[in-house]
Amino acid sequence: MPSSPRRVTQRDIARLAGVSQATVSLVLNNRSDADVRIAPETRDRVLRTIEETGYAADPVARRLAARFNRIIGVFTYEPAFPSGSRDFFHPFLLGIEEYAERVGCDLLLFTSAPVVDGRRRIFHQDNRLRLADGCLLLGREIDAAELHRLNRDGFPYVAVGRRNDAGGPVPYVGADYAAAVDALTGRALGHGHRRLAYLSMGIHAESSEDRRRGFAAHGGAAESARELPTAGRDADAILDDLRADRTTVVFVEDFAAAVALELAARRRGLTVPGDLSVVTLGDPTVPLPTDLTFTGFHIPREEMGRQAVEVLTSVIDGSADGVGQRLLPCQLVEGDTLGAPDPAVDRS
Amino acid sequence: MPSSPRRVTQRDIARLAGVSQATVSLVLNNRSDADVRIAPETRDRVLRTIEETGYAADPVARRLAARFNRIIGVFTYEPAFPSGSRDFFHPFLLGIEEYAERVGCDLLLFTSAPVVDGRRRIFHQDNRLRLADGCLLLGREIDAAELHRLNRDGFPYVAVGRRNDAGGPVPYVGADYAAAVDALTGRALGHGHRRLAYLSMGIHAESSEDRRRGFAAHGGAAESARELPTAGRDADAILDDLRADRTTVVFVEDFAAAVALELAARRRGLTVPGDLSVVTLGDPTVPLPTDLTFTGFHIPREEMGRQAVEVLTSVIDGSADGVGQRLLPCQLVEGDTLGAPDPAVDRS
DNA sequence: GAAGTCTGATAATACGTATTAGCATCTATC
DNA sequence: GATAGATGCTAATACGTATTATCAGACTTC
Repeated sequence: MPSSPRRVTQRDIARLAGVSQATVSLVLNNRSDADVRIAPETRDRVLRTIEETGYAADPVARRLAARFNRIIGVFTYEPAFPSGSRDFFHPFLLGIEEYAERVGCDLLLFTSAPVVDGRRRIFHQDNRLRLADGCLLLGREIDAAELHRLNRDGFPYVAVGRRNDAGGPVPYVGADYAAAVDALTGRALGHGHRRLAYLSMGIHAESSEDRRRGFAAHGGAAESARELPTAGRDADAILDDLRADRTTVVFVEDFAAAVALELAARRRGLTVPGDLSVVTLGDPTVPLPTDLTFTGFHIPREEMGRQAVEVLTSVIDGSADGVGQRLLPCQLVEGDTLGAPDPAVDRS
Repeated sequence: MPSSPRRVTQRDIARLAGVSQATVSLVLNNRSDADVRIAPETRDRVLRTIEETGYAADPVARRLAARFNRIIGVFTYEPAFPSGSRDFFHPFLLGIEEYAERVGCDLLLFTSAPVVDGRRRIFHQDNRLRLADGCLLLGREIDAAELHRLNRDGFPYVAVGRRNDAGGPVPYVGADYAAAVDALTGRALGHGHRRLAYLSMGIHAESSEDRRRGFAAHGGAAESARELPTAGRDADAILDDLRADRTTVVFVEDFAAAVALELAARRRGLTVPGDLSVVTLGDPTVPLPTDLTFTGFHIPREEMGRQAVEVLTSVIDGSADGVGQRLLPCQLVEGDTLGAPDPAVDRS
């Protein structure tokens, strides 16, 4: 316990200026309603005293008395360490930070949230959620039960990334994966590909769901469009599988898997995109050493962060129109890994 | 204003469980002092009610009543945008985040601090410093006046990076630049260098001061050890200067300046370290594309972040021994840019 | 059976700010 | 000169929790 010399309070100011604490508060908040009047000389005296003492309002007390704090909570579901996805989430935070700065809000990072069963929990004994006016939720998979509870409690929040309803619509700022994957699939078909495959990460998140939806949209035009999991299989086994099926283009959820696949192909003397086109569906979660530019798309992460703050502030001050759901377009990357299929293989 | 359905309070719990609010508080805090006793069945009843209602203590009220919050403020002096030094500060934040998570603290990023005269200010109308139990200060140059005020107010803080006294000793976790530069200077002398130069960034920060001190330590052994500024001069002009003076090794504060210098030398047909040795004195602030590994040192940024939190928590709970000042060793990088001086030039 | 001890709870209050109802005092009105 | 209205401020209270002093009752002790 630091024996802090008790901080200066409004009461101290009041005593020094010879007024009441209420007057100090009124002066501080610049109140000038019809039924609140402070004589200019009184106001000056109070302000002068404040100046002299270096008084600053206690934000805690202010928050308790009023209702707002201008603090935005940030909850990251992935445990920060030793997860390798830090680099993936950093851009979101940059966007969040930038917009928070613009609107004059502070950010509260809930680093104290304990990890239970491999994931963080918002709600736990002694959670500090309510210190913030509202919060942002980051993470690949967000517990639906916790979203339910946030909805039930009426606590303002916005998810970064689209989320399914959870006891009501969930406000979010997401990336339009479906549209992006749809566009890429269309492009592949345009190149003449007819045998498509989709390599999934095998997670149940909405982000994966949306990508698969985008992939499935063109199902009719393809001769074959199957989905196979990455999990637990090495790139060579997957490559065998693809070749056996005469697949000419593969859409890969996990960037790292695409890199591994290309490497495996190259080792086998196959060329990308000559023998196999590879399309990535997002950004890498870890820095990957590859000299290739993969065809795919970028997730507008910073912009998502910015807009998430924007939506959250509108939810907090009640000015939100509708539920507050936004999907931002992804930026397509031309890249070098999508080409026309090898005619010899394509004729089947 | 969100018409939040009034949150559940201790009073509600008390009413439901048929006890007083004080009892609820006592149960929640697991108080079991000699003069506070709660019957097991009462305790259970209260806990059950808490469970059922999903009650969570309001951290704001808790903070107002008690003194601690388990929130660590983080104040970054460099304005986040559009400064190019984000990448430099990121590792500090990673370390801070990691340790905060370990000790169960949340982090409050003071993104709301306004920028006045090109730098951020901690103290401004309506500052929220006191929401945190203490704070960490990050930035190349920290305003001494604000340190004074923190000291005067007795507000717990720790600077990341060594700081000179400001109305009292300043608690810090810094990097031992002096020792690192000293070691590198010694190494250069060992290689036979006698004509040394120091390229400074021309800032008055302690970090620069310490490096120069390390450089000056070996002054006697050198034939020439002069200091010249980088600011406003292009690499070619600097190179001219160095050559004119028959300098054989140059110590460069700013990593980017070292990269530029080496490039200028190469364009002129000179080799590094053949014709000129270049030693860097820290990490780059922006990603720099160079295939060279410069001789120099790394700043233990993550570790500084971690230890800063450690020191701050000990300052907050009063268990700090002494002022709380730590200097961590820098990690020397062997690199390829320090060699023996060209004998033809060296003989003078 | 009066005094002391132990047990289990509560009433009261503090923390610092914001808000509202209301109290004096002064000025205009007829 | 009584009433009404405007002016300038304060007293009281709320916000939700933590702490402390105190109290009622049961149980010992001699």
